[in-house]
Amino acid sequence: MQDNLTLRKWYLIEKRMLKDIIENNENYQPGLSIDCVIFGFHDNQLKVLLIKIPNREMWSLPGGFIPVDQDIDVAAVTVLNERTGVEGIFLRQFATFGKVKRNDQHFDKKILEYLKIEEEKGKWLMRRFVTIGYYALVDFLKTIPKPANKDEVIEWIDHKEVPELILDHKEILDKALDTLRMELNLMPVGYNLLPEKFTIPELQKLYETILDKKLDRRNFLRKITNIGILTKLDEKKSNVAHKAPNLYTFDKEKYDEVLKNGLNQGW
Amino acid sequence: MQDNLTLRKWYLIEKRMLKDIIENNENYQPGLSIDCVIFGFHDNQLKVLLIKIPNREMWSLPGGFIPVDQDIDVAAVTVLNERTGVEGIFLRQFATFGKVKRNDQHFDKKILEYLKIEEEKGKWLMRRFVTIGYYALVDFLKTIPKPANKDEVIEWIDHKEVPELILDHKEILDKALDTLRMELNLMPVGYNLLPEKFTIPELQKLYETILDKKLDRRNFLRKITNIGILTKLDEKKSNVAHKAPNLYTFDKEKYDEVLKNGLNQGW
DNA sequence: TTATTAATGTGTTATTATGACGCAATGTAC
DNA sequence: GTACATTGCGTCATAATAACACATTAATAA
Repeated sequence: MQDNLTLRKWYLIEKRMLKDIIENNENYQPGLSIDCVIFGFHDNQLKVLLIKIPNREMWSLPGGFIPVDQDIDVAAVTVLNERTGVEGIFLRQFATFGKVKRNDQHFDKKILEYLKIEEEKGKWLMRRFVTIGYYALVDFLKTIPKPANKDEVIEWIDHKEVPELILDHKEILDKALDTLRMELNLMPVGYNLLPEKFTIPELQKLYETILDKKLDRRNFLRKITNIGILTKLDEKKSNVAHKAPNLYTFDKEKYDEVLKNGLNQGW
Repeated sequence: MQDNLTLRKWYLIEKRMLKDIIENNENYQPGLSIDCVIFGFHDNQLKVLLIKIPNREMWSLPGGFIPVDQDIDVAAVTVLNERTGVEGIFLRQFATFGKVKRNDQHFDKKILEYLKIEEEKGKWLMRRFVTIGYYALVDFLKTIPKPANKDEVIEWIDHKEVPELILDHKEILDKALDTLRMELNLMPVGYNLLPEKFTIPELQKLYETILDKKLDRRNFLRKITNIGILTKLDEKKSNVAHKAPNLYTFDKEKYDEVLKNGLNQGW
């Protein structure tokens, strides 16, 4: 357990970069970090992009620090790109986490020794950190994570089988999923999570997976088509068991319009 | 204009306290602040609690800094209490603002001289700040703001007549209102904003004011009563022009239940 | 080859929610 | 009393929702 504490915020960043940041810490916002929750969808599973801490059984969200001359929204994109190679996606800020307890106060000198950083400079990392959470929905197939170095392991992990995460990352992930579930009622979802051509049952599985509940096939079809964001193709999915389902695409123009105006305005 | 820049983050806090914080800045989270958007309702107007910068025509949201040993949610409550005397209210975090441009980089030495703070220590305030936004709905009549000292002016201001605010506070206020409008579709609102006993037209005015649009009287009544959070009293409002409207109270138990479960779950 | 099976596609019905109104009742001002 | 603004209660057509029936399709097992 002490070993886990030892690592503290090391997870945040690749070793070489971490050393660099600590030694030039005047260029970064102190005590403030960013963590990203990246959702993908594959094999009827909602996946989350996680980074494994070298040689440990602990995983973490991809995160990093904020250059003093970068907007936080920009920094979030930068951070994600540096950690995972993922680029060009829209990150949405959903919450900021700032419990005192989320920081354990036992950052070990061993790490600083290992990184050959003098204690004075290492203090930068030892202080209390507040973290800003961002999430995104990405195309699983187009998003191939690239580890920053050979020691790092980045993987898509089924959100139902997420292993133990460091610090409060589980809480951050859960909050991101809660936010996503809320958004589902306010805007269409799927454009980034499904391939170009998809079937209604696939789209329904996505909704069911996110909401973690079963929906009625027929009612779902009616509701989703009534939104007017789908284009039915004259093409069926091939190589499937049973009846071949029809293929659809999103009508991007209408999709964006609904994204902008929202689904149901309530009052 | 230069004069406004001069003030920079002074607004955040009362003069004596500011000096105290700067001189003991190791006890505060650097580069991170909290700003509160406090909504009240009175005279059919949505009011916002604002603080006037001494001798200036610039106003600001009540804000402050985060002690390193306080959770941010706790710090928000503390900050609000210190600035306004308001206590015991539920603050909801809604967004974090971190554009680089939100900080002007011209904090003037004059302020530091005025506060008799050495330049080295004053640098703490000169760095880039990210701010976490919180908002709350409070009972206008029970919430009487108390300035921290005689130089400070704190006032309830109609949100339609908000004057120029410092930095990006207008943006923060707008975002808070947007969030409130969203929440209106997800949960009941009014418990903290209306007096113990109120009329349906009053409640409707509240909704109309927040949403900034007219609602149909009759449909509103039906919809709001169907939620099941209102108790009709055997009592009418007195001293009113025209027909005396009936009085209602919130059924707190059911209100809280709906708060917890949400209004309409969509899918 | 045919029957079976497990999906998909399409439709029906009852119920409920919504939006747009009509009209009587009430209390104040004149 | 009369005019008037506002409240209380109700109607009606339409839309949205939930629950369910049945035909269609394509792979597979007999």
